Amino acid sequence: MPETSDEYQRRLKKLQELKHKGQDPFGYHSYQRTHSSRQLQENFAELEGQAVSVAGRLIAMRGHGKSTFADLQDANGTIQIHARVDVLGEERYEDYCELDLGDIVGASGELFGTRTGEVTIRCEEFVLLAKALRPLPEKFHGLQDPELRYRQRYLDLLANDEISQIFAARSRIIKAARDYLTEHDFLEVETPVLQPIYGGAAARPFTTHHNALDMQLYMRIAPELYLKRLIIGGCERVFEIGRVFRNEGIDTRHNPEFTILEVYQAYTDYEDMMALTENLVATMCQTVHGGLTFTYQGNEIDLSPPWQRMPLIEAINEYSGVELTNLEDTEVARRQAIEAGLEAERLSDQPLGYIIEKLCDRFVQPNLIQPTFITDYPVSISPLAKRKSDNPQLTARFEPFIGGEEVGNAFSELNDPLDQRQRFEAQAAARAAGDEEAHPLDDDFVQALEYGMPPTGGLGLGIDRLVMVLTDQPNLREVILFPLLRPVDDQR
RNA sequence: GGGCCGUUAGCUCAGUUGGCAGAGCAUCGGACUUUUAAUCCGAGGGUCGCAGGUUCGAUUCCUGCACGGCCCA
Repeated sequence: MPETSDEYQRRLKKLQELKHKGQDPFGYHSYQRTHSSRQLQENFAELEGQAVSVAGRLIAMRGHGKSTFADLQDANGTIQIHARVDVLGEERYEDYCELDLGDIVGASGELFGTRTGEVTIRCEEFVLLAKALRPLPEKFHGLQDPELRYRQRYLDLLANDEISQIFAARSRIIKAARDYLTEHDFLEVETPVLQPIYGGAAARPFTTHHNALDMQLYMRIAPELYLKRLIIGGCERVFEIGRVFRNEGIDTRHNPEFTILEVYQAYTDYEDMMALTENLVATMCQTVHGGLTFTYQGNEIDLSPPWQRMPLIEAINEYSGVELTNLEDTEVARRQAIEAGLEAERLSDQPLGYIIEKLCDRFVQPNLIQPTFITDYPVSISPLAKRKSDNPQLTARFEPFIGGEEVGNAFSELNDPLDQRQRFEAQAAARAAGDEEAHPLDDDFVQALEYGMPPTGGLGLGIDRLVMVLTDQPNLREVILFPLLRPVDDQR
């Protein structure tokens, strides 16, 4: 709404008149509340007849001449306020009637129940704690426009009750994971977000610059390489929950910054990480659903362990019919993928690993509704994972899928510094061939490995994706408070 | 990157086969001392996303652009 609108100007005038009268609503620094609206609603039997005070946003007014009902909204609910001219007096009652929807108000008085049973405060005193100059979205339909919901999330939270429930669930899910890990003797750590060399995932980074050191820095795409340095340092069990940044497209499953949980445990392998994944996700689910079953986009999902396991090559064979027997013959794989239905032009000049990932994305992933570990990814697309002892072309790696969504990545960590260097060199070659997501060589990390890293299992979980699945949201933006959108000028 | 769809009052949405722009809520004025999507009477509020084109006339048709949504890649 433009500031020239009648409504804005009318409210601005009210504010100025209040200031003239020495009642600047923005002059208050605090307000003493005795109860929240929820406490009043839940404990009415004990509190009836007591003097109470509340504060919140005025979201509805129903005037009846010499008395007025209003609804005040605070963090966890609403409470009705009843103002009467014979209680407040003529002057204060008129002031009360001048309040606008959206104003932040403190009110106090005796708690009573109306004849319809509504818990209500008889308004004996009230104070305007902040003036709302702009009107709120309509109360009945809420705020529907997805663009406005994301751009002005505060209005979404005010107008749509269920939104705050999603973010409360998100908070509980993260707390559940953190509690589980700390109770199992994992050390929570924080590693650099600004990194001179990025790594730990196949992604393009955001680049920035440090002025004093006059050096290029990258926003991390993963904390992995630092957490493994801590394993080398003897920490044995570490985890980090933090934001990572990937300079790629935005869609229903991707936001340029998202929250990752990474866990590393010395003397374990990827099978131990499967068990840890089952336990962690079960704990998260318990805190939201009170059990291990829930619905995601119409599908009943059961997280009871053990989850199904399926080697990637077998899964591709089962769901696409493509039989990848020779993991070195890219041409055969490309021809088979095209026959299976992948677009030929997308696969030309692409390495085998890319073709395998596309086959999985297209044919396998949509079928993985019940929790499933896809295992044994090729070495070429797993530069930080340990080779399988029985097949050096494959790695001891898995990705967990739930509800058709990829929610993580884990493996037995590669701890052979000589092999790691070769893998980095293969990545450098891929980069030279045009793969912008290939890992840069991290000499410092290889040097760390040369001091000896115990065999270690590592796990990364995408928190946003998990929250999306566990709260039955169809879109990642529904579980990120402020998703990235293009800025827009005020023309609209 | 491609396809489809959307953008009309503060919000939620109608609508115009091209001819003065509509509703509900919100707002303003009036009535009303137990309402709760309060009710009743009356009123105001619009660059119809932006820019071009076609036309006597465009919010409507065409083109481009912006932002967003869904699907595909």
